[in-house]
Amino acid sequence: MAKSRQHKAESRKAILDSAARLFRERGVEGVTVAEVMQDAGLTHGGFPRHFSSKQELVTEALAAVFQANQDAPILPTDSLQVFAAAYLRPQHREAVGRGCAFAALGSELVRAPDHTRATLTAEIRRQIDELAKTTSREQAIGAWSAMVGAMMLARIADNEAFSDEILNGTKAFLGA
Amino acid sequence: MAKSRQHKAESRKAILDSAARLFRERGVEGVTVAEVMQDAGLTHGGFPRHFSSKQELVTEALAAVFQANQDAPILPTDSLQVFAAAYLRPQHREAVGRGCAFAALGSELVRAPDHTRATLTAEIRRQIDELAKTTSREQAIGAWSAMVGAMMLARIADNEAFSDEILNGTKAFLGA
DNA sequence: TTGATTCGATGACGATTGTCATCTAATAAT
DNA sequence: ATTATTAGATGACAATCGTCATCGAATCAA
Repeated sequence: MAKSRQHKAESRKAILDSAARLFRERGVEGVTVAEVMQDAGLTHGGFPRHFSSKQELVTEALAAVFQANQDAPILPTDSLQVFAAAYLRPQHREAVGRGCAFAALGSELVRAPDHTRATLTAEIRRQIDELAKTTSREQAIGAWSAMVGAMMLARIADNEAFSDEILNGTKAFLGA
Repeated sequence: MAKSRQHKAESRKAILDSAARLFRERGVEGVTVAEVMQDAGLTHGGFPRHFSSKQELVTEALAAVFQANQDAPILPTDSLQVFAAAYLRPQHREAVGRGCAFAALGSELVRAPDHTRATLTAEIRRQIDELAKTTSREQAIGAWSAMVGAMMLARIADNEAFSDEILNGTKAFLGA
C-alpha cells in the first residue's frame, strides 16, 4: 500500500467520488462512513485523516460535484429548451447517483448546516445565471424549478408510465 | 389517564398529527419515535399499540395529510394561477411542518418502500388531476413541478432576498 | 360485581454508527 | 542511513434509536 502524498490526494478523490454517488443514491443518512470508505477501497479507520466529520464530507462531496459540473458540464446549455430536454430524460431519472444533486437530495439539504447551505446557494445562483444567459431570469428560475421538481416527482412515482408522463409533460410545458 | 376506546382513537390522531408535522420539519430520520410520542403527549412505550413500526407511522401520517387536504383543501383551486400564487407565498416556505409534503420530504420519499410510494403516487395523480380541471394536463404537470421545486430551492437558499427571488420568479413564470 | 382486555408507562436490549486510540509500515526529512 | 511523519488498518467505545417485555390501572363484557 502506497502512503505517499500523491496517494493521499488520490484517496481523497476516491472518497469524495464514492460519497457523492452514494449520498445521492441512498441519502446522506442512508449511507455510513464505513460504506463510503469501503466503496472507495479503504477501511473506515482512515477517514479522520481526510475529513474531520461526516458532515464535512457531505459539504466537500457536494462542492466537488458542483465544481466538476462547472469545469465540464454534463448537460448542454445552448438554450433553456435544449438543457431541459436533456435534464428531463429517463436516463437522468435512473442515474440518481450521477445526476442533479438537488433533485436527489433537495429536501434533506434544506436542513443542512449553514456552511453547507452557503455552498448550495452559490450553486443555485450559478445554475440560474447560466440558464439566464439564453433567456429571461424569470424563465430560468421557473423552468429550472420545474425540472428539479419534475425529476423528484418522477422518481417517487411507482410506475413507469406515469413517471414518463411527468417528465414528458414538463418537457412539453417548457417547450422542450 | 383515560384508557377508553375513544381515547385510543384520539391518541392515534395526536400521534399522526405530531408525526406529520415533525417529519416535515426535520425529516423522517431526523425525528425519533420517542419524540413523536412525547410531542403527542405520550411516552415511547405506547407506540406499538398504535403502529407496528416507524415506517408504518410514516405511511399513515402521510396518508392522513393527503386525506385531510382532500377533505378540506388549504389552498384555493379556482385556477392554476390562483393556486400557484398561494402555494408560492413566503408563509408556505416558513410553515414547513404544515406545508406541502413533497416539497418538505420529496427527495427522501424517493427511497420509501413500495407501500408508501403507492400512497404518494396516488396523491401526485390526484393533485395533477385537480389542477388539470382548469387547464391542460401538461400545464398542470409542469406548473406543479415548478411549484414543488421552487419551494424546495427557496428553502435551501440561505438568504431571504434570493429565496424571495426564486418564489417570485417562479410565480411570474407561471403567470400567477 | 367480577374477570378479561388493553392503553399506556417504565425499563431494557440489541443493533447501528460516528468517532477516536493505537499500531504498522511506508515515505519524507535530515 | 537514521529518524520523524503520517496514511491507513484494526479495534473499541459511547451514544442513539427502534422495538419489545412487563406491569399497573382503567375500561368493557358477563
